Amino acid sequence: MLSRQQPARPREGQPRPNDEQLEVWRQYLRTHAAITRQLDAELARDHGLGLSEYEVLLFLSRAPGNQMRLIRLAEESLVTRSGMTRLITRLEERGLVERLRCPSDRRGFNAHMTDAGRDLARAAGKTHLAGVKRLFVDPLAEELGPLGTSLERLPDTPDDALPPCEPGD
Amino acid sequence: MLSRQQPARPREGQPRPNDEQLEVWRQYLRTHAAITRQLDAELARDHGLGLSEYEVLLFLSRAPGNQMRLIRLAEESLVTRSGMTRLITRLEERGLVERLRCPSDRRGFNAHMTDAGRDLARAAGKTHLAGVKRLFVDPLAEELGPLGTSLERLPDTPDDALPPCEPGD
DNA sequence: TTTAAAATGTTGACTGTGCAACGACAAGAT
DNA sequence: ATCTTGTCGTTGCACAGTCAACATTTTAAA
Repeated sequence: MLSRQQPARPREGQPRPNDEQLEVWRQYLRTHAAITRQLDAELARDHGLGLSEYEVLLFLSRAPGNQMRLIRLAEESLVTRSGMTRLITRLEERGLVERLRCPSDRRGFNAHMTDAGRDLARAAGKTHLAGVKRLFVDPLAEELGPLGTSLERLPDTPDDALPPCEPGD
Repeated sequence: MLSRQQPARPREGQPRPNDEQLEVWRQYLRTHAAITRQLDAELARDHGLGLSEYEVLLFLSRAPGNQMRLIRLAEESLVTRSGMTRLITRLEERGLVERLRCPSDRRGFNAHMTDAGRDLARAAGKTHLAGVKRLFVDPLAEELGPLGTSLERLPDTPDDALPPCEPGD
């Protein structure tokens, strides 16, 4: 495709993207904003959940015993510890999760998803996954796979020090 | 991983992405969070600017007369009108922009970038563009072009893809 | 004209988040 | 044992952002 570059521009010493590259970057930003806003709005309207809250419920629904340490939830999702404290508090006030003191470490808590939480997670998952499909998967169609491959080259976690989720606890 | 015993119904009756598709989606979310956080942190540390504020300065530096209506800035960037009001106020308090009454429409204001704003925008642009290149353009390398093509298929402006509750549910 | 409707920008109340400091607890060293 | 260091979760503060309501002005309709 791009067999020849501009003959006049050296590749190094110029740490700026060119206009085309910048346009891809801006497209990346715009699509992300558009899609997440829409998904968030649908989730909020239909189930009163934000994207982060839904993601926590999703993690809990996959965790053994439907519970997970707050610190781990914070690491796996995209919020900090303090954000997770408040998020769990919100969910607790709605009866969707409860804090259980961790027996092996008196400092910590497990967030345990209640039955009501599980029901809501399931219902919200329907809404959310349909939205992901409609706004992301379907438009990309067969380009989804290559896109995924490309995205794997990008920086992932901020600190990049995420040991895999060990169920042994 | 996934056994494909059946001819994989891509029908509309099953509005859920499969696990692979979902993983691409999650990768999309994670990379976005990681990159924008890093860029935002660099911009904030070196120039005291957030990503949205930088973007506004960028728009103004391209606009004729270095000024633009607030409503248009809000439309083009990713914040609401009220958000833009407060953003412009912040920039105005730092002497980077000023509000000019629009002569043809007494309701509106133009945000006009001052010389100081222009200098800061230029300096911040250096930092920012270097970050975009380092975190986005360079890792993608020759896959940037195809990625851009794929991204163009996704919903773009927030107003673009808003059929809230569509048939078939 | 008068009147109604829409657009622009601002403000108030609120949400969600991060950072830094803190108390409680755990793990290791002495 | 005690002391030190580190970790987990919480909280105070600050900040950026949204939504709803509003005054002002423009546009369209009667």
